[in-house]
Amino acid sequence: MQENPSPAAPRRRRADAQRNIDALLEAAKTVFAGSGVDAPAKEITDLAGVGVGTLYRHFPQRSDLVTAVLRREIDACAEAAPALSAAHGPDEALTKWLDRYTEFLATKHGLASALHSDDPAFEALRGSFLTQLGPALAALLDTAQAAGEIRPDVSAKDLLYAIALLCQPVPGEEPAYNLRMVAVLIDGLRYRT
Amino acid sequence: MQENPSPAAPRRRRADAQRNIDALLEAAKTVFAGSGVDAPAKEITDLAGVGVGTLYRHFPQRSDLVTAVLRREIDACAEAAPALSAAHGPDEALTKWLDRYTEFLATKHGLASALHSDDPAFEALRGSFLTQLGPALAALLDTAQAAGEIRPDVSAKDLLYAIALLCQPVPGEEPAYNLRMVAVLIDGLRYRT
DNA sequence: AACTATACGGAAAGCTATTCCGGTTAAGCA
DNA sequence: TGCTTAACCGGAATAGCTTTCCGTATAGTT
Repeated sequence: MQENPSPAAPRRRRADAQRNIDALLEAAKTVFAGSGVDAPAKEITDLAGVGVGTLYRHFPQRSDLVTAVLRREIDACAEAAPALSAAHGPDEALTKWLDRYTEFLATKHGLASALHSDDPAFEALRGSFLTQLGPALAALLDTAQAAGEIRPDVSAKDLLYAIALLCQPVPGEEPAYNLRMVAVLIDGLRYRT
Repeated sequence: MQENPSPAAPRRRRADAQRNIDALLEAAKTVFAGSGVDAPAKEITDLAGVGVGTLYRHFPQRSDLVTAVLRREIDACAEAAPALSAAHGPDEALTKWLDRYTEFLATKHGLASALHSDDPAFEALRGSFLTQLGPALAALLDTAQAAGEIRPDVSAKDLLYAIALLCQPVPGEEPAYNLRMVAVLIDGLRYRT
């Protein structure tokens, strides 16, 4: 992440800085879960016990924080694909993975909205989704499509975005609502006569 | 939309006020189309040529403006249902109406997002959708479900919201994308073996 | 122990939304 | 017409956030 083109030795990151970064990530994870990714920055810095300047030093853009908090979970989601593919038939593997992806999104209050924000700061988050989850889903999808069980005119990217849209919380509805609607969409993927 | 020809005890609305209201609605319609319903208030008041105070006097809540701008179109959408029902079979009538609803949403930049905002100010907008469009869709849906062509475990409200979610613009994707995904969802509504 | 690149915290600046109010004007009436 | 008055207007003031800036503090190095 850092370069060393100058003759001077590249100093290591200070320990206090690392502590604050950890505290911020931890606090952000908690706050995001409770108040969504649009929560006021101060709420996060207060919880982490640092000043706002510290937050912006380490995470100049809000999307940087969001991405950092989610990276592990995104990775875990992507890595679940091969196992499912090996353990189940094409259609079932795909369905199970989409279920997992759906659950991941549905529990992240406001994540789905941020993903579709027109704020260029979140471009990085979208890119992250595409590069990490895209290939994982594409593999499952190709297999299922090749097996003739899933319509061929829908791409991995299409699905990734569409499910993210459907996972946005609707006031007055439980998360179960979103899960049900995603299930309907997935049913729409299957071939019919 | 205005003009109460029966002047009763209370004073009539002043002509300049009416002019400003019309100008604001016209400006809001334009701005909403170009910058979405979240556009800065000042953009609207500047276009309308009035002060911000004037906007807030007539439309205390942002949702009041949005609702006023859309009322005609919402009504028109709801009123299209009976004709479709009379002219086509249950499944086709439902599909055609959903297509119309989808197109309506897809062309309104940011409307769908506002609809799912957790801001209580938009509660009125949601209510408006439900009371105007809900019955129209419910009639079509009931008929199609009774005919056994559409799964019975999805309600009119479910669909109204789900399609609104899918109609949110995705950065980097054309509106045609949203239309395609809605089509997949609708396919998911049909009975399968 | 001294030195200095890093990092810290919070004040300041910049934006928007929303409220408030002194001045203005259209409507009603003689 | 001209007067009276309630309705209305514009924009200044207020409020809540985000983001930048900078003087001070300190970890890591020598």
